[in-house]
Amino acid sequence: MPELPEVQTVVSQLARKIVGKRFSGFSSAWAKQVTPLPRTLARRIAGAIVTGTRRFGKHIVIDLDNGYSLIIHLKMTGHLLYKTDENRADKIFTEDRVNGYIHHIFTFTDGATLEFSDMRKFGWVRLEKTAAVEKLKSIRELGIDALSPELTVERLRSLFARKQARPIGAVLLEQTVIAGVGNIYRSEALFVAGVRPERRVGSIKKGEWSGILVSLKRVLRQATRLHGTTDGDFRDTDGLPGRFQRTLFVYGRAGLPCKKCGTMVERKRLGQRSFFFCARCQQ
DNA sequence: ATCAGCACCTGTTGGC
DNA sequence: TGCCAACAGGTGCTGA
Repeated sequence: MPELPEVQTVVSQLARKIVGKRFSGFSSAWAKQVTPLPRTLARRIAGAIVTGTRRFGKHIVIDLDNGYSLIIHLKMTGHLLYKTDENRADKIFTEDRVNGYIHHIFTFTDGATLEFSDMRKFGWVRLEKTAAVEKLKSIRELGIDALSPELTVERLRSLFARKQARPIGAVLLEQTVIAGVGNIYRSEALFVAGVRPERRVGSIKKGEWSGILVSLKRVLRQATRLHGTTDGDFRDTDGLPGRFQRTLFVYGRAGLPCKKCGTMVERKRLGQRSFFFCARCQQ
């Protein structure tokens, strides 16, 4: 679920909620996806104060004042819920789908908790020396961030140049080329750009690249403002759903009329993932 | 070097 | 209604 807009929503909210707070501990009921072992992790963060939060692609980083940083990946169904003594019992946190799968709990000295829930158990938590964060393989190998000002049309074209034979929709998912785009926003961005996802990179005309870039950035920025897309699972740190789902043009809308031209939206697959498009609006 | 395909989990949906 | 296969927003590894 969580792609750039959803992860950025969590990172921004955490910046407001936990910077300046002191961790008191950590406990886990699913140690498989935690590095180092939970007891060691707990010992290393206890007493440390949060100094900031960052995003690398779809990775969440929480920096501490003791030289360590937490790195968290939500994968498909992960959530980070921030609860205080005041709101812990609120209705928003009672939903089984989100609250029924809490595997890890970070505790703060003021009684607040940061709780990691993940139905499918794909998400993970790591503690690394802050200096080692950007050396972590999955972060080191990330391409340029999709919302980076340095991602220009020229840069985009040169990055895609060695992928001539591949479908553009498949390359957009590659985190090593452009970081942050997932299955929802590749479909949306290519709809807005009027380009079919199966198109080979080599067939994209010179003039189409700027449309693709502008569309991608616009879709990601708007989705971030609306706290992402909730098509089932995603919730922000307050347990609230995103609001971009109402704005989706094609994702998840197979068989429904295109919002621009009324033609039925279609669904196909690239590899193992589905994508959605309008055969009339996209060439 | 690249890339398709499957594996990692659990829940939901759609077809028969 | 019941069962089972297919599928779900992300990556990491394997082997061609």
